[in-house]
Amino acid sequence: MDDAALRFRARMKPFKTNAMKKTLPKQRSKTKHAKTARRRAAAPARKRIRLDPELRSGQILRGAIAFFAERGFGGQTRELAQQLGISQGLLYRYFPTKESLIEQIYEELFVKRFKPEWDTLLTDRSVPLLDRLTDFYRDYSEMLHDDEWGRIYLYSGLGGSSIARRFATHVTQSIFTRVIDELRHDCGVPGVAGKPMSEPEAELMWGLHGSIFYIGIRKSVYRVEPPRDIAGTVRRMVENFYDNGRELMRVSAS
Amino acid sequence: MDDAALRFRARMKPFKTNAMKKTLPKQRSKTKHAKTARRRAAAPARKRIRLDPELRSGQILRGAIAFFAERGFGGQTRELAQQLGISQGLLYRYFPTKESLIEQIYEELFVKRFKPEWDTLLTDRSVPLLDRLTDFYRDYSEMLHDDEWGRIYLYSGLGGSSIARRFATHVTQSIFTRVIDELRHDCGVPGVAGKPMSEPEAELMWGLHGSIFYIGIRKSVYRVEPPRDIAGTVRRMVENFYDNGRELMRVSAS
DNA sequence: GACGCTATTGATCATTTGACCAATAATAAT
DNA sequence: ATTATTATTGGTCAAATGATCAATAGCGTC
Repeated sequence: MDDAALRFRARMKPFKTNAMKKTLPKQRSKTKHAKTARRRAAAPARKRIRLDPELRSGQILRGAIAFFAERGFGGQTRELAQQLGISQGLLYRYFPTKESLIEQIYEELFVKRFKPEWDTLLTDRSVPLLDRLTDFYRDYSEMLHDDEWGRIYLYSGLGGSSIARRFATHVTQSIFTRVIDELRHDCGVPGVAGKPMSEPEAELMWGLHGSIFYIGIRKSVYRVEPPRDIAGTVRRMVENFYDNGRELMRVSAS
Repeated sequence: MDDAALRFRARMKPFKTNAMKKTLPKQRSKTKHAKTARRRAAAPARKRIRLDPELRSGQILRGAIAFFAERGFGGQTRELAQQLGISQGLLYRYFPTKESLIEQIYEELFVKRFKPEWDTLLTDRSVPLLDRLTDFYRDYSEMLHDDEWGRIYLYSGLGGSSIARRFATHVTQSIFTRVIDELRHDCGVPGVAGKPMSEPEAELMWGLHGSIFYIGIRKSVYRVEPPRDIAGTVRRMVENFYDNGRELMRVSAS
């Protein structure tokens, strides 16, 4: 028992040192009494702002997206709370765990931001295909090139989140199939219903998506100067894709 | 003082519970005596393997690359040590801090794996340009598509490491300039010495790199089926790039 | 203006985690 | 064999980190 007591004493002493390294955490007396007065003297005494729960949870979610996009999901709840100007404990009133907060972020970014109208936009054959493609990718790339979206998409993928994988495959199946079908129709070739998408066709699509998304990676991850004219660059990429695609159709037909 | 003692006791009890959750850490008696026999009985009693420091540090570095590529740099040193089959403390004999270990990883991946001969390969005008480009990108993409390389490149970039940024800009300046210069020469247009690389030219290069790297991202990050024929896909991307590039030169000239 | 509801806070807990160190055991030298 | 050297280990510390909770104070209601 005395050996344990020794360890205890040894442990207690540096605790003070530890605390002093941070931003004046408390400096409190041993007794629990007179704590209010003491606390007000030592701490900055945050002004308490009472918000409607709806507003507060939205504020936290938005703040968390910005915070985790910057720091990764290893970012600490204390720092997030500080950045939001609220206490750390409050986070747990709106989100039972850090993990659940992250789940909400996924929902917000990867589910809610996927627009179903993209599909109808791509299939409106009253508009020339190249125009449809240009319009679609202009809008789509706005999402891809958003700093927060891109970084969290990468963090979630690296972390092995199933939703990132699901998003990636879903995009493949829905958009890729649609575009190739339209491209084939544009070239007078039978659609994907008859002959499924070939690997070169799929890779042509991946190539376009990769080059467009990479603009975002460059900008949001490696902080390398993006093109001054992003829209123009995307347009040119789509045009190249269109040319290469028509050429591929011609070659594949023979 | 008694209040402190209380806290101590309260603190001590769960320690045992905690320990039990892990893989049988110790279960040791209060006295320091008879520890060897006790320890051998309780713990798996790791067989001590003594290695040449050169070998050991290399083993640790290689293991750390695999480990952090999978887990990200938030991965814990204890788990890394376990995966290596060594004690956690040993890591600190070879690398003073976790941070320094990570620095070594950067050195290994982003400095040592950059091949200077790539430049000479690209400029050998006795070989047709398209062949040079195909050869270069076949070799270069081998690095880009390596699971560990790609994931750590992304993690380091997201983490804001300066070396990731430096690597990205260095690639731009050295490879991009070289390729565009060769492409211009191939089209009978004045080189980059006279007229610097234009934004469309740079973006054409970024597009190629993006689409090639994205194959790796797809494979290593999102675990989406990569093309069965990666080399062929890369070749096709280079061919498309070459065609689009020549077209761009033709248009730019007018 | 007192009251009640509940959003908010600061303190605290249990555990995790990077780092450190004294003791130990391979291996080489004698 | 004995000894010297040092690679290796288990244990430990200080700090950090997700989570919990009793106390508190902002805001609407009467």
